[in-house]
Amino acid sequence: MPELAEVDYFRRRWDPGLRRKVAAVSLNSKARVGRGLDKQAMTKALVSAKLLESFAAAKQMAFRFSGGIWIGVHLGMSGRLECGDTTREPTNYDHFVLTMTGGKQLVFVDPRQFGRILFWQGPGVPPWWEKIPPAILSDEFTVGVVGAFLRRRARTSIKAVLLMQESFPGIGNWMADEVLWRAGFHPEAKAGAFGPLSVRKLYRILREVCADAMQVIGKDWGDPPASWLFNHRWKDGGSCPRTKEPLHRAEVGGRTTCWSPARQRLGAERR
DNA sequence: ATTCTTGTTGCATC
DNA sequence: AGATGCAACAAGAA
Repeated sequence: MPELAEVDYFRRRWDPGLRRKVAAVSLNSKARVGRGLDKQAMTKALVSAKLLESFAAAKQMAFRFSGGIWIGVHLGMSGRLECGDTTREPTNYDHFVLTMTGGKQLVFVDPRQFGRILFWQGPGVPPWWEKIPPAILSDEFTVGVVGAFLRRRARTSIKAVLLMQESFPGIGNWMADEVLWRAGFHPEAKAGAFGPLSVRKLYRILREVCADAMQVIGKDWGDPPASWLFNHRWKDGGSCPRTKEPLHRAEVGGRTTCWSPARQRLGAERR
């Protein structure tokens, strides 16, 4: 589920733990979300550490604790962060629980376990955090960068290319479809076919969708307006909010993709 | 019962 | 070497 804005929303679910110390750590040792973790070292380091601040970038979160301790969270497909007190009813998928002083519990829940917990202790910033590419809404994300990447992935569908985190950090299935729908490009258009005008348009709409998502969803999981594709894409028999023509669904780039054939035609990307 | 899923990775192949 | 495509991971929902 979680893409750019949802990730930032979930990051803030743990805000009640800020400036509190970790009283106890509970990590389901068999859970896949902890693969590759030095669980003992992590638990040992975390106890008594104070949660100082948190960050979200792309689909990742980082929580910084005193002592140069960092916990990274990737929510995968079905992960979420919750906060509760000692009366909270546990779920079957509470893989990682930090009990803070005062009884607040910070919980990572993930039924499908495509998500992941990372741990790092040391000076500076964890390597896995540093290597996240510049945000789409940052100054470093330029038209030139987008154009170069589209040329590099020339023979791949634009839909699949938009899902590549190395260049479009935070974009997931619904955001990719939203971008292509707003921009009027067919999801199966080859990335290499995009002309200069189209690259610029794609770039502009990418930033627009990211900004809109942060505004509407990132804030408090608000429902996007009916004018977005978002609310129509999974409905059988759904229709395009702009043309009122039927939406079409098919697998593109290995993912279910929804588009409006009336306004997303192959060839429009050549300009 | 069957098929679907808002993600990533590792591997085979081109 | 670099690009490309796809199965695999797991479990709830429809």
